[in-house]
Amino acid sequence: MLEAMTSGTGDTDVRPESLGQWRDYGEVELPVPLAAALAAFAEQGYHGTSVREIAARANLSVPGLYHHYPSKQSLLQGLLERTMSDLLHRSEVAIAEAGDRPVDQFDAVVESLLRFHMYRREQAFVGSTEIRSLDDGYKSTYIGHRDRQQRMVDEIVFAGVEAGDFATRYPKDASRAVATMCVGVSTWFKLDGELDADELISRNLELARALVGYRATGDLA
Amino acid sequence: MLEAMTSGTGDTDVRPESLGQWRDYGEVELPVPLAAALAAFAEQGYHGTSVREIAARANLSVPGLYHHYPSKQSLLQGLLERTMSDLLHRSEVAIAEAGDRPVDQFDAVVESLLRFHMYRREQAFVGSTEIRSLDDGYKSTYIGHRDRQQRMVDEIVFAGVEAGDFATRYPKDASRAVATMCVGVSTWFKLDGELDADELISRNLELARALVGYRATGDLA
DNA sequence: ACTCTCGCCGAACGATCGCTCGGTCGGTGA
DNA sequence: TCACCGACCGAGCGATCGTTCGGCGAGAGT
Repeated sequence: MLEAMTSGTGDTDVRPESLGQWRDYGEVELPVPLAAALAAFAEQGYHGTSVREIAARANLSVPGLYHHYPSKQSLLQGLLERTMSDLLHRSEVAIAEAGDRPVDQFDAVVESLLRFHMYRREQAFVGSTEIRSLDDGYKSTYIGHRDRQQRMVDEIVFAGVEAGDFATRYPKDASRAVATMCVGVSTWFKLDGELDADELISRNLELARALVGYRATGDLA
Repeated sequence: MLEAMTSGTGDTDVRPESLGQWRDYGEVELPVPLAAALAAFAEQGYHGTSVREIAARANLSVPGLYHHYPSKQSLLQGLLERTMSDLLHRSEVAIAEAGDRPVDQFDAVVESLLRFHMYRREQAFVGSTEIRSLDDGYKSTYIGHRDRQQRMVDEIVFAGVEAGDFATRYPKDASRAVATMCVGVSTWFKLDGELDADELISRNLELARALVGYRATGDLA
């Protein structure tokens, strides 16, 4: 899988030392209240979490928490906004660095999606399960972000089919299945589990390729 | 593992007129209070739904609702129990009727899973999103049911690989991806959408086959 | 006629919800 | 020295939560 990770044609004007930064995931950098809300939301959901519990997890009193965030809803929105901009940014950079070939771009988004849903598991999980808890105003904005992410995958798959690299008869459905598979990782993956991140990426990349009907996978005939 | 289902030879003792009943989905048959709870849970989640709202949707007063169900939690459990036994039953029958070949059994479970997640969309959705809202006692039982469903798919994929029908290098991961893809349908599918059920089944069956590396995918559907 | 059960409800219980009022406290700048 | 500001909190607001109490009326059994 290694040769598929970085583009074969080293074109681009990007400074080499900054290449692949979209792969780096350090400790989560989140304001204490948001980190507290994240942990609680991931465990019990938005409506299952009380403001008092978030405050306690953040080592704050309830008014202390409200000093930083005006409402419980704003905690959720702040969380999802950071999550989405991080995900979108990483995906865009990954694609941009992958070069022009749809196959390479495909590997890049899929790897980026997978990494994010492993290393930012809780964020990704809350981001996909608590959409219905968002106030109407922000919900449409957020769904717009999600659609943009899906469209990034869609367009690469379409391009791959047009270029003859992907053989699937149903590009749209295959693309959705790829995204679904990646998002699904956040529902069961554990960083200290039996499967390490790189191995899982390698396997699911192969599965994703199979979904779009990529030719040069490990099968015979 | 395959012959453990029922028939040793693949057909015979099943009355032909009852064949394929696992494909039939009429109107949802649910006690009014459960149907009310289902609609509310699907829209706003368990913790986002009040007992008063469920009662109102069921055209009952709150004590009237409690006359039939002892608690809010029992509504959720009753709902998920019916959902799971329906799903498991249909899957088992579908596999049993499919005969001995792993390929046919695979098509059968996948079709059954897909149908269920389309025609029982709300049930399936609540069943996969509200696990964390279950009380500890029943939660483990329910997860056991889920695991059993996943294992049904796993074992068929393993058998298919052993028989040489499936070429995937990662049967376990492919099997999980197949299930994830089917479950994911419940998050976006609309019965009156642009894609009708049969067309969607046909497409996603092809995608599922691709995931496990099934060879002869070329036929029209 | 009487009782009993069944299906149901108005009213209200204590607990908890999201949120706010009116502060205290340790800096910082003038 | 002192006014000021940002960070924080104890206490409590009104509302809503899941749940229960005591009762009502229709119908079946005797």
